[in-house]
Amino acid sequence: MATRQAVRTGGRSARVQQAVHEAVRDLLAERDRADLTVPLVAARAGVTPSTVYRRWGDLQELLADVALEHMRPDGPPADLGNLRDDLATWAEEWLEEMSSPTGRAFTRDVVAGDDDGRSTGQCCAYTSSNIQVILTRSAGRGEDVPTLDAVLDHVVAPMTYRILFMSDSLAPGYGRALVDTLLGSR
Amino acid sequence: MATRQAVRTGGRSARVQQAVHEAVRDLLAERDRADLTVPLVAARAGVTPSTVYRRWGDLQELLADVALEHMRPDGPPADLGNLRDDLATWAEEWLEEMSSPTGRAFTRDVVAGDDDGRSTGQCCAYTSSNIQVILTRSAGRGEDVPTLDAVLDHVVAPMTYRILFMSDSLAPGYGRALVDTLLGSR
DNA sequence: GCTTTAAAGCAAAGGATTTGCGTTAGCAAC
DNA sequence: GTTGCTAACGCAAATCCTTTGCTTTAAAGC
Repeated sequence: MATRQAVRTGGRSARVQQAVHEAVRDLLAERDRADLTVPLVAARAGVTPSTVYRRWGDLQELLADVALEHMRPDGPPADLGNLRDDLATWAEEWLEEMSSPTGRAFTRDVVAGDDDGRSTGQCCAYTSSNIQVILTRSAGRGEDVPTLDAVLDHVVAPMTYRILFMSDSLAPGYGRALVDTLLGSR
Repeated sequence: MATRQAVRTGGRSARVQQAVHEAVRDLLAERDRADLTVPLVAARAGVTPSTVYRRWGDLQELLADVALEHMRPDGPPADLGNLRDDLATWAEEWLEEMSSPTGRAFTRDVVAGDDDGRSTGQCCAYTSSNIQVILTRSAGRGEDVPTLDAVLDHVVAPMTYRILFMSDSLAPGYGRALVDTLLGSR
């Protein structure tokens, strides 16, 4: 009797999730985000609105879910042979993606649709995982390596803060400058 | 003929704004934020919902507006006679306010209800203004003073990032530690 | 005062959201 | 592969939120 019922992850559920995510991506590409609604997304996905409401709760949480999808690392960060270049290159690429209007909107969606700290936590975990790869690799070379927290505090946090709160104050080279400050700019 | 019509700032408009803000504050104190709605707020404020919709657009923007109200500086930061203590004290107080569940919710509201960068910009302006007071005062004493940007990048940004993305990783003393790192911790 | 008109009220129309119930189709055990 | 169980979906009615056209009220300037 006490066989705990498994959450269904494959088959129809997976197809619905995929169709809904794709519908959101398509609609975001062709319409203004302000006139996106759950019924609209559902219709595009070939699904009833109530399905979306029951699975995601509301539009914000759905958007947060889709945004997280875009942020998932698609491969290990580039290896340029030394810590400084690895970090700086990663930071510049991250900044390039995240500071575009689309990127900023994703970050906002993750924060806005964050019921219990799950989506922001996952977002941070993706970032941390990339950085940790760089740090571990560097330590393997025998370099002096900052802590993950130091990189989060002094590279990721400033970039994120400026994207969210000072969106017009972002110049190219900012990511590299932050890395130089962290590592000592000699 | 070309007398540009003034926006109405006093009288009834002011009373409505005050009543609506107060209604939001009261309701946030006694109910879960998830079941806050515009009609509910309007009823409490003794106003029709359409008035709220026309002035604020939607609930998110109204919440952002109320959150900003809470963030407005209520006085100049404390003067302890030296830059390090002034900054550290300010940072610790700011962190104490902002890292509470209520404080975090306000920060989220400001980001979520940010149509055009106005509310996040204002939020950042309040913070910057406080910091600038500290820096200017310190420069007047002849101390060596970091730039406003450096304080935003290495003190405010890390605190904000952790509040939004890593809400469980905040220990007391974190604000002071960031200031020590920025100023050199001898 | 008097005029002008921004902002508020009212109410109907249009959508979004919720919810109960029947149906479909994963998953596990046999 | 067949069967039993039930999570997840579809459907539709009911509810509630949101928008909008029009009317009324009351700031602001003369």
